[in-house]
Amino acid sequence: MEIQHQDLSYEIYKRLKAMILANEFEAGAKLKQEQIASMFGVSRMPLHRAFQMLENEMLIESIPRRGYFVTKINANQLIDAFECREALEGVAARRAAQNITKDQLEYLKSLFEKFIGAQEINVPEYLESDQEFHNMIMKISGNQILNRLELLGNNTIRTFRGGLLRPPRETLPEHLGILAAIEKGDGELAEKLIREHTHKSMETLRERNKK
Amino acid sequence: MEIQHQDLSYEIYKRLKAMILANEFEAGAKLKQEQIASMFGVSRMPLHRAFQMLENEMLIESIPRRGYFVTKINANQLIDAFECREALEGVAARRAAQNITKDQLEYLKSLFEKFIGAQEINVPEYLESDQEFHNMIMKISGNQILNRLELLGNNTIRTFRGGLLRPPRETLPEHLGILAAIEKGDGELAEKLIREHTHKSMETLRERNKK
DNA sequence: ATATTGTATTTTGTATACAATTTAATCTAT
DNA sequence: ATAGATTAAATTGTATACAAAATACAATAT
Repeated sequence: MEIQHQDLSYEIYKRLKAMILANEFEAGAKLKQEQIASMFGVSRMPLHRAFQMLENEMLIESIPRRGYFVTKINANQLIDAFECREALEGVAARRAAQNITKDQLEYLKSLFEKFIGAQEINVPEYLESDQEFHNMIMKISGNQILNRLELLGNNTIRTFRGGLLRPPRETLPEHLGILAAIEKGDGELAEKLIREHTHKSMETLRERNKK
Repeated sequence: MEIQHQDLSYEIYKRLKAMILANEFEAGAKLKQEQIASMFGVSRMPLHRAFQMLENEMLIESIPRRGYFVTKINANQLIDAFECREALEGVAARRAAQNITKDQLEYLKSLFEKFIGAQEINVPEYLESDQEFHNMIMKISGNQILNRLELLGNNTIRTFRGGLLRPPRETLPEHLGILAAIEKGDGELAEKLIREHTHKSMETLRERNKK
């Protein structure tokens, strides 16, 4: 399993992506090629591919002959992404209910086990399980197209950088419900539940951004 | 409105995309950089961006240090894309029902007017209206993320290169029903109808590929 | 004949080089 | 001083150049 992607580009892509998601650049900041190149000790050539990967994921924007700029996170865009994700997670959950293996099911269960009946829930820990849960359902669905839509994931990450949208007390039972439906192999129900779940989170996001 | 995209890359991208969708390359064929470059009378540099755009749209695949290869159209992939599209068109139709303007509505109606009550329907003409209808609903939704998911569009194009999945007698009333729901501003119904509509087409595709 | 190794050729990935365009800095006119 | 024009510096896009890797080919051994 020796994927080396384009030798330098992929490494640069990963590093820049991490930096952008960690808000190490100002929103709208220009990524000067020469500067980034010398930062990584390479020429400008391998940057092009890295930049374009980031552009494809909507993390940066290209203005021809002007340069690449870190995209300003826009509330509407996050909502748009959530709306797409709501629908696509429905697709994913339905198929996951059909395809899931014993091991995968165990793994999903393990993500939330420690929080069940807990007096106090560690939020960052829960947040990670939450995101992993949703990502894994996408993976398990086996839909190859779904798993290429990185930009949805990025926008989700950016949303949750502000913390949970809703408290675990509210979402934990929902997660367990979805899981139960998947375990039963009831794709219809799994789809319905995950859509309601993600929809509620989206509504919370929408409310928050109204003020 | 002077978008010049990266000067040469975009032009090359468009030309190559058209060629690929017109099946002018064999499936799995390698796109040798030097060869393509001299074909367009440019160096290999502007190709990189063009290639990557095509890669993002799943029209070609990159294998590092090996090259770029025209992706073999795989039935499962088309079905996966359709499945995503079903869900996303639902999102689009729901929002379109809220956002649509008088002019946009008129335009959508005009697409199918000539086919209503017609004795004989020109299939290529109908096919074009059909695709335009679905694409416009995506646009009208105003969801910016939706409209970046080019790869779904490409896979749809490839599906319909084989002609209509279902006869106009069947799909025309469905299209008109969706349109009516949008006109009423009934997003719920529009979503339900377009999902059923696209789902039926997907099932047809699935059946066809079983044999 | 087939398989395997070593060599030559091709092709990709990256670096450097240069032209075109954009950004900044300077100068002039009101 | 401020606005507009003019020039200088910086930055991007593309071409050429070169090194590393992959493919094709030939030679040897089985």
